[in-house]
Amino acid sequence: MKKVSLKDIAKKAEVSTATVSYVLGNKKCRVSEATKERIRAIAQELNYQPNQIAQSLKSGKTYTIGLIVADISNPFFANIARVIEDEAAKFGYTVIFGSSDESAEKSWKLIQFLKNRQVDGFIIVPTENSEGQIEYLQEQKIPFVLLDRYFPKLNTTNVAINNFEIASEMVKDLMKTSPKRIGMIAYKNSLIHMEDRIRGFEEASKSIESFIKRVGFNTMETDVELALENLLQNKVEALFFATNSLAVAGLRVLQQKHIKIPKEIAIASFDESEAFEFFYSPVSYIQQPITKMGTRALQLLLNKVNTPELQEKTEILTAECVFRKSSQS
Amino acid sequence: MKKVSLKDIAKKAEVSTATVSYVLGNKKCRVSEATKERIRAIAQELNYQPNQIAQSLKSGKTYTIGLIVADISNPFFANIARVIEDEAAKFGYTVIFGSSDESAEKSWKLIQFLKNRQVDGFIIVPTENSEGQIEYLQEQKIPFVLLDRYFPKLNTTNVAINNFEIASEMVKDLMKTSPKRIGMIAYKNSLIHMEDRIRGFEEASKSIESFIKRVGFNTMETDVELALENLLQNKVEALFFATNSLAVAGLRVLQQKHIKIPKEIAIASFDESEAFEFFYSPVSYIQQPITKMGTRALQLLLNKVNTPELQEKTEILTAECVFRKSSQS
DNA sequence: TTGATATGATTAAACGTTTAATCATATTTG
DNA sequence: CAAATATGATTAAACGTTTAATCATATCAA
Repeated sequence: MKKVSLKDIAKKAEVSTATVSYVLGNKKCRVSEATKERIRAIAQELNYQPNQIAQSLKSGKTYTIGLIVADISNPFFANIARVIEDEAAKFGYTVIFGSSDESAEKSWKLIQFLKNRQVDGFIIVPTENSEGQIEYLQEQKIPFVLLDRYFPKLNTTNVAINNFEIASEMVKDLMKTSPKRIGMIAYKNSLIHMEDRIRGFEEASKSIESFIKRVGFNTMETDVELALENLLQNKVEALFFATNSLAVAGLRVLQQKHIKIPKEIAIASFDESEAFEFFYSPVSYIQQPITKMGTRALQLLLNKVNTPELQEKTEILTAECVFRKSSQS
Repeated sequence: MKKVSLKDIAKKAEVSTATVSYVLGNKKCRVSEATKERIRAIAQELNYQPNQIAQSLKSGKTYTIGLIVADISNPFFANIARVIEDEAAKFGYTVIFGSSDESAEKSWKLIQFLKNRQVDGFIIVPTENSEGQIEYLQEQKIPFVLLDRYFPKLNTTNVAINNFEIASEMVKDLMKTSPKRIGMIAYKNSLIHMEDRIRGFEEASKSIESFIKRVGFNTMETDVELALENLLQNKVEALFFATNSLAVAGLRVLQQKHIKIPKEIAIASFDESEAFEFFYSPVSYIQQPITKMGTRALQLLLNKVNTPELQEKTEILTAECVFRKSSQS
């Protein structure tokens, strides 16, 4: 059951492969209707499917895009991946994905891997210390869009959200109950999205005493526990989590310690999680426009793929605060 | 900044492309050490990366596998995808994924799409009414492994879990409190995993009155609400959810109606969810061996890819019950 | 010295497409 | 009727690899 190729059809129709290619490709060309019909019928009969590998080799296009996220098993990225997948399919593109685990080394491997597979472009959620990789892509003139984070120093096309403003807005809400001390748990990560969230927190809480605890990505669970214990000792009355993963780990500790939310501590978090809804005191959160982020990233990428000379642009989408019981006085 | 090809290296080294190919491919061949060194140095200098598209065309292998799941944004599938991705990378394979949304039509489109991209094989979470598609793959001699569900009538290689036994075990636990009436919420779906879960429920609850409500995939939220209202009218004292998505929808309704869990109704669910942990009465659940499912599926697939004449086999892994407060008397 | 063997490298075809250039024949035009 | 044009199709090269077959030269044995 060998694959059916143009040659097979050509042989059966007693014409050249060129003719078959013209007909099946619906190219404007001079082939009689009779021949066209015959070829189409045979193609149908043999269930011909063009070999995209061969087409790609010829055209230099694979209609494939590489998606590099931090971790596909994180709902935030899984949802974005889903959006990008659907959007890409509309334009005949397939998505190949990989998880960097916030490691520049893994990110680099993925980029090499996907580049060798001749992806037409990348959507990348960049890791710390990966500026070099991004510059490499620029040098190689490989189209890409950065998502969620970006490097202010590099002139690239980015899709991100208003981290500073929205974090500030959420923390201001936490401030309504006039806490004397407020805490934040963030990742040890110098990327702009994290820095902006922290700046937003600092801006909104500058009138009171604030504590910022930063935890490692790979030691997150235990770090969060230690951080929380410290914050509790410092008697914070409000607490802001920089991501859903941090919040979930934090909730686990808070629940275990029987801290009353929001009475003893008011809390809020970035991102979403099914956990937030079912925590006994539903958690206020910052909702990112995931659908828009995914679709914009893909569209900007396809624009760059099709017209490489396009100017770089940064698109900042706006997130929204969803207030629930955990932050109410 | 055109791509560097063998030809470029050959020209610079003043040898034929064949020689370059032999050297860089580390093929056993007769090339002097001096020439080898020269070629390698030039390849390094030009940062040569082989064009995998061309290699694939020649070899007929793409080192790419197609993964078709119901919905990549569902944590269960996102986690499996992550496992498969990692495992595939170990063997030099890339993963292309797509979501079928439980629609046979979408599934078929994805199969065609990925097949044209010449994937070496598929891992498929099949939808209802997709037997034909599976048989098509068999006819075409395209290697594949079915995951999570399969068609008992078809002789295929499958990775699944002991749905019947584990559902039965969990429901038996729910029976410990001697409820008079018990309910189950499942999907309208004739696939074996769903049927087995239901059979397990029926087997374990056959001594008492039981109610099974089946909801549509696309109308799930409202269907679950209606189903629950009906079950409440029938005064069930225990409730079993066939998947995490159903449970989350159910919890939402139960919480809203202020039903006391487990006092008024004891509950348990298949799969995991962050929600389960933070529900005021932590939800008992059936934990699927996700890592094992993913790695086994991939390994069985690669086995088939490498030795197509291999016999088909069904691998049934065992899930585990995690008992928590929601099902305790 | 002749033939055999070893060594280092090249040639050319192939994978399955696409497409510019060309060819052969038929039809139209002045 | 010859030249111009239209029509239907083919040829051949190209995309970037891989690899069997071949070639040219050097070295060795008898």
